[in-house]
Amino acid sequence: MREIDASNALSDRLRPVARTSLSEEIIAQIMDLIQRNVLRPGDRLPPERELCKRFGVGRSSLREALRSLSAMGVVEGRVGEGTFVNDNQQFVQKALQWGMLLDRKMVGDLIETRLMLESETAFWAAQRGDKEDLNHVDETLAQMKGALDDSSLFLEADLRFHMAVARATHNTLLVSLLEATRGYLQEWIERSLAGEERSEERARLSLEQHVEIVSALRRGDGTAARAAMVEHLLSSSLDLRTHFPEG
Amino acid sequence: MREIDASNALSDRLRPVARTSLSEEIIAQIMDLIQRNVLRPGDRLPPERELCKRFGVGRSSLREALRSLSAMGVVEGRVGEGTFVNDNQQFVQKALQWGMLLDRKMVGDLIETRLMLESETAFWAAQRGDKEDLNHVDETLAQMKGALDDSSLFLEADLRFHMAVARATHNTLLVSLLEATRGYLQEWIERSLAGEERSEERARLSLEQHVEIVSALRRGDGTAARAAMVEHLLSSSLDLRTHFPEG
DNA sequence: AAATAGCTGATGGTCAGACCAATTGCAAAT
DNA sequence: ATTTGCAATTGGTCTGACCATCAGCTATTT
Repeated sequence: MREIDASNALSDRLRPVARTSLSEEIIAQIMDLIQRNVLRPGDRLPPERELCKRFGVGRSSLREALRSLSAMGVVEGRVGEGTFVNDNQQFVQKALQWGMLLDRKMVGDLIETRLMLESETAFWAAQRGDKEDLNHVDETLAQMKGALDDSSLFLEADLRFHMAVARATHNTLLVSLLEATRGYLQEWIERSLAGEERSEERARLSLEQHVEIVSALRRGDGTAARAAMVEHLLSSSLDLRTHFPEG
Repeated sequence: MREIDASNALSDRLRPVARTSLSEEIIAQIMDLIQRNVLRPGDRLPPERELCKRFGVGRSSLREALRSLSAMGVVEGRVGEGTFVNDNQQFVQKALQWGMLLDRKMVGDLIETRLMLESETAFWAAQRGDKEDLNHVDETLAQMKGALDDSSLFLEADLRFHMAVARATHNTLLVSLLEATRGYLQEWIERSLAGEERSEERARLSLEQHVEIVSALRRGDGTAARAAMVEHLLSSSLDLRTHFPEG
């Protein structure tokens, strides 16, 4: 009898057959529907019991699929109402959120990675941002100016500023990554800076730096925008490190 | 009778009660165990039927939790064997994988984002990489040299090179992100370059560029490393774009 | 007429028990 | 010593049931 062993060339072509579970199949199908815009954000899925018939599976398998999608933030189930497709696709967010929970050291890595991403973000925003994008950035700048005396509000506007810049790159992945990182850091930043003296002074300095960034963006000067962003991030992270000596 | 309406100060303190499902509770608990290193990668969880008793829940709830963790890549169930904690924490990978499935445009964004990340990666690898890290990089370089005539093998070694550089930064988040992006692009790159003429010539050029990067890393010259990496990535992505005109 | 209370059906969340298929480990047979 | 075959374990799936919640309708009260 002809044997098939490791030395046989055939064995290299013998890949393990794809043994995908029912739930994974269902996940893929629903994902596909969302991708092709058949299911749009806010839409309600058919009731579970009906989906069971349509997919030809038991309720367990279907629910395991829906639960997975729910854990990833794709859909959301509401008792008595139904299951709905979420508006914001927050995969990356969710993933980082869980990952962060797993690995505390990641906070340091996060700050560092954000610096990398945001500096280049500024560059591309200057290159690609259109008038509307820049107007949005300006709006957030105005919000910051109006919140100089409220550090919490100021930080929120600050966050919106950076997000507006990210959106100006027209790179959705970048936006997701920054939302994830900054969103996670936000709470921690707020706590670190609470009850801080000279908060208004610091806000004023921060505002100046943001103005500098916007100016570079308006000129379409990517290099200057990047430099201004780096300076801003370094200065503010330095501010944070004084509260978090282990960095 | 005293009413409670919107104008009552009390109403501000009435927050919606947290209604977390059983599976989410279980997910959080297992995540916590992994985070605290009680459950280590490769470990086998107790059988489902036993976990049910321990958690005091039905099997549905438990399985929905495990399925979610499985979809996120935290654990992996094998019929007849058990459920195991995955070695590599591939949250980001999985997330991007799903996200990519949702948004085809993301491929372009991915290439762009990778450029941002990898250029800075080279910089930090030069700054922080120790001797051992650089030796690993050298190993992959040798593998590339030995695979000049096999484009598939060459690409694999190429991937390992970039990962080794990433690990030299000692930033785990960065490693995850690059693994996710590059891993996803790999298959597509391979397809694009298959049956290409002058593949050996291109490999030789690519190798030169990699040598340049290593040289800068060895000198600890972050700026030069970044520059070399950018040149390499731009040149190779240009190569790709000829196969993918819509970029 | 308007506001309120109560009912009903639909729906997601959970449970219990059953069966299937894959895997492992051991014992029997060769 | 190797192979074969059986039994137990385990994840995967199905079914039917019950609960809590919510939306919408109806009947009651004001």
